[in-house]
Amino acid sequence: MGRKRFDGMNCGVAQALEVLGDWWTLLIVRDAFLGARRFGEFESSLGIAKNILSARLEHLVRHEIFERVDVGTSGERFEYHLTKKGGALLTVLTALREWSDEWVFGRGNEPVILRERKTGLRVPRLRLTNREGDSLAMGDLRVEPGPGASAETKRRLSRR
Amino acid sequence: MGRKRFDGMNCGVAQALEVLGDWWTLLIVRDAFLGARRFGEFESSLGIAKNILSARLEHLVRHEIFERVDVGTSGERFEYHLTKKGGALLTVLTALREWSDEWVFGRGNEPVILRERKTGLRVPRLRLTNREGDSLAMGDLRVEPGPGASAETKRRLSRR
DNA sequence: ATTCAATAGTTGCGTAATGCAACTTAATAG
DNA sequence: CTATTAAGTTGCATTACGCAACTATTGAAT
Repeated sequence: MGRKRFDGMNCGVAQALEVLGDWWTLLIVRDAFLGARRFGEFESSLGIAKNILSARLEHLVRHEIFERVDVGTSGERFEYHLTKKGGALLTVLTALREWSDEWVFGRGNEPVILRERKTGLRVPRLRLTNREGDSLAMGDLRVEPGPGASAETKRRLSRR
Repeated sequence: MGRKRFDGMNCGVAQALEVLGDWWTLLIVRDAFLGARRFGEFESSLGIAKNILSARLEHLVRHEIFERVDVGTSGERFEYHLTKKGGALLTVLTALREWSDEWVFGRGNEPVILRERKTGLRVPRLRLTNREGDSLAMGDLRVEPGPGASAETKRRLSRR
């Protein structure tokens, strides 16, 4: 897609956006989590243009978020199934939804809620914690270069 | 911003994208978490065009992710400070980064790692869990309409 | 006080992506 | 074996994005 991309950027956020950053993309993935598999399901559920949907699905298949599965009985007819890599985006979607629930809709106005099937209990919010389970905010954290840090990343982080 | 937006969509993911979905936006927020405050800091750190940066900051201020603070000694000179609402995006950024760390870079190739300042220990990954702390995947969950569900949301969810 | 350079933008224009509508092709259903 | 649905593709108009050049203050140096 289009503008300057974040190609080689040595940053997890940038890399995730490389895959997910286009319009519609995360909503397509969300619909997949809610059970959509067919081209037409995504199309009618989102009201997205066919050509855009086509491009996005192709992109997501290329990045192994979806697998394109032929389910035709006497020829080809496709479904798009979330891969493990795609399924791992549940955390991302949940973080986005929970942020909106709190800061856009406001508590008590959540459009949807999640329950554990087994117990029927609501799923607790995602929290960044230490090993003891205490919540952590940015001020509690130190950011340092990891094993895959580029020279640039190291320079950036040491500059502070 | 442009195309058809997700305006009234009764969905947390869509609402979050309404605010964060544009190119650069989340990277600007990421830089803010890493300490950037001035227009020029964002500009040089990201290599973003000034007009785009200008538009994004304006958008983010309007949505109360940033506060535009005059720090001039004898006139105006601005800084962009994360609000509480903006600070709450740490979870979103973390989810994106952790997803990339695992599925794009691969474990052991993380560009950056987070440690708790106090203890120096690495911050555990975000996990969707039940109250006992057991990890939950999509299959373990039930999605149902919440208190703020629109008629459409209810219909959608019951259709399954 | 006056000049100089940096900061924080705005404006204009070309390019690239988006969205709509019409068209295409293949595959089940009846 | 015909009709309808599914799954796209193509063409065109519109809109956003990105670069580069320009502008207006501000803080620093002389």
